[in-house]
Amino acid sequence: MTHPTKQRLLDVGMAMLLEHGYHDLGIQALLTATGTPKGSFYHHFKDKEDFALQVIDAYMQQVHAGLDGCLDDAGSAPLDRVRRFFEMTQKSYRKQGYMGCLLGGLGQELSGVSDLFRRKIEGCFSEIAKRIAVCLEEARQRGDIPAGSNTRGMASLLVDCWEGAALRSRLRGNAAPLTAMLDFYFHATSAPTSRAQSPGRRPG
Amino acid sequence: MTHPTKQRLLDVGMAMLLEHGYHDLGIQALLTATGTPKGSFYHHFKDKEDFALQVIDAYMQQVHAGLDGCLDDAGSAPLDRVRRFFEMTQKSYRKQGYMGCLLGGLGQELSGVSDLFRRKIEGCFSEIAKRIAVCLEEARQRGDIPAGSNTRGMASLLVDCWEGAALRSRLRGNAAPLTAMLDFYFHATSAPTSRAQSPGRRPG
DNA sequence: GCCGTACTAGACCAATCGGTCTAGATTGGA
DNA sequence: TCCAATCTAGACCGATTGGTCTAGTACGGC
Repeated sequence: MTHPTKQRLLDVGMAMLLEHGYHDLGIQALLTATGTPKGSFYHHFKDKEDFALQVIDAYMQQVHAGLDGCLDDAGSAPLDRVRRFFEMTQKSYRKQGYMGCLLGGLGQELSGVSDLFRRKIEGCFSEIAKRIAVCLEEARQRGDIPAGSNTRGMASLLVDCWEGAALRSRLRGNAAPLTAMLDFYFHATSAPTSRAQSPGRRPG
Repeated sequence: MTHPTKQRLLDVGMAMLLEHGYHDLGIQALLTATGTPKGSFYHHFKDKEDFALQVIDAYMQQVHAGLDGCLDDAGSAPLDRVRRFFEMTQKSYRKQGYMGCLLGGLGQELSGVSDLFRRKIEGCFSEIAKRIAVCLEEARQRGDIPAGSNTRGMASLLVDCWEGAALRSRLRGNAAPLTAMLDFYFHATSAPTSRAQSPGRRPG
């Protein structure tokens, strides 16, 4: 259990980082928004960078909780579970007024400027894709997708395209790009007689 | 013909905005990099915002030139022309060391903070998708994709997913996400017997 | 009671930010 | 030749930035 002051900084900071990004978020603004004195902030965090990294960790906790809730449900088909995760994520985007994904936002802003953030965020995407790939692999073994499917690549692709759609939904302020993307992906992926289950069959 | 000093600011500024983003790019850094005195900068640009908007315009000029070169070539199939455009874009990404797309970067960083930039960048994506849709429409009429295809939606989807793949390629520092995305999209889209040519048929 | 640790509180700092201002150099037309 | 417009040059400005520092408070075990 984290200290309530620290938790509040992480919670409010997550929303503010999502809206403002990293460089446009001033420490002072966060302190004002949370009613925290500066001394407390620098007691709980080494510096701004450390703070943002911990916000990302907190964000990933939420993501993993969502993955737990959707992917581990053995009651439905694995492909349905994957789709449900993204539909749930879409709902949470709507609640925030379509501000997109924190990882996408910080990834774009910071990857050119900080190798630390670049690697960190790439690691987050990789984690997510890995968990989805597990589900896809299950689908493959059930025969829901072709036996030769490269499930790891399919999962990565899904995450990537999702992030693109999330950016566009942020720009447009609605969910259309998200739903269109999901429709396309799952249609193409699960089309029973199609040869269109890329990204490619496994080599060999 | 723009003034050489201004042109240089736009050129160097484009590269620096791509790398640093908006808020992390200091005017002074740009002036030092270009050897420009501050007076010149504020002679040619009203302020930093105006500068960035003009950089986006310059970027879009390049994009449209690329679209002209690829999409208008009547010698090859329309779907091939679309794909060639993205492959050409991918090459230009490689030249910059996989820094991704300026529109994606600024879009993520600024859309939560400035409606002006949000609308501007959304307009850019919309422009690009519109031009691609023209080509897709041609493909539809030739029978290369199903007659009921929603070409406008397909074009938008392609742009969105591309942006997501561009972010990921930036995070990973290689082209793999870009090629995987293109393979998947064009495979799914042009699969001749497939029902997987979403995003959906036209209503009615 | 006392003491050490965890935490709050905010004054304070140098550095940097975007932007203004005035002075001077350059240039092209009358 | 002279003037006006364009552009260069950089000193300068107030505001804000991330971060430090010292003082003080709250609370645990002893």
